[in-house]
Amino acid sequence: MDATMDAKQTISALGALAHENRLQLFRLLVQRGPEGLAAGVIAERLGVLPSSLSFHLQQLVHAGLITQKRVSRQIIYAANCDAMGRLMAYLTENCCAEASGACAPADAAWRKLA
Amino acid sequence: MDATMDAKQTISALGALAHENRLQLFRLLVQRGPEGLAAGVIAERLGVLPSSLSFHLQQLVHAGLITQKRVSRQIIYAANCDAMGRLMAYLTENCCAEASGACAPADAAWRKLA
DNA sequence: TAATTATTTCGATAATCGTCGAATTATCGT
DNA sequence: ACGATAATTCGACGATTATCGAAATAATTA
Repeated sequence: MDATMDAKQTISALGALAHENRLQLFRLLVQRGPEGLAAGVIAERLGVLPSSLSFHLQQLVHAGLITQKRVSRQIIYAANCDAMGRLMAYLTENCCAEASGACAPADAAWRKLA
Repeated sequence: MDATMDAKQTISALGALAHENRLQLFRLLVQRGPEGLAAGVIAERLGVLPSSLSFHLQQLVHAGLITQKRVSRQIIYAANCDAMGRLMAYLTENCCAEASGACAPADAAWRKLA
């Protein structure tokens, strides 16, 4: 159990989100909530070929940002909010000036959540 | 003046951070604060060849995450905390479940800052 | 079992990314 | 002006990424 994210995982997550289709895809799943969406529905919404979508889905799964489960014929994908939260925490703690005060307010706000 | 970040800028910023050397580099500049660091010092700290570092620096500059200014012979780079803050805001607002409540606490905390 | 639906995997291809060393630009000191 | 220092730009190369269509896998229905 790793409650915190290391640099490698962070890079993996950032890379997974750093693509037009995948960012849109992740946003879609976040909007949708825990119920998730079937791959086919996602492909249609994004206007991407199924085989291409599969590629992008795997990137997000591998980065831990989304989960997959089979339900009869379909495979349902859902956003993993915990992973996203850990990513945000890493960025806040490591990339938002703890010592100097530039990003301190944001940092302080995040700390309150823990 | 765009106080908010659109998807394209977000992808650019995410991609810029999604690399071992660049994430480390950005963290280094954030730690360093407004004073910034010269390219040569950064190259030495990261153990990267100057020409390779230049490549990575340009990615971060292009994404707006760092700034550069020439001071005599050296070029000083510094983290742009505003840009990082906008990236965090975009992610919080678009990738952290506004409607459904999964990531709502984090979202609420961020809203208070605005 | 055979046909259908939902999705992934594979193979080929084009495009982008990252690294290196050599050449180039800019600035400073003498 | 000349040599030294600091950094970037360029060109080549290998590695990774993204896309597409065809084939394969899994589950349902007739």
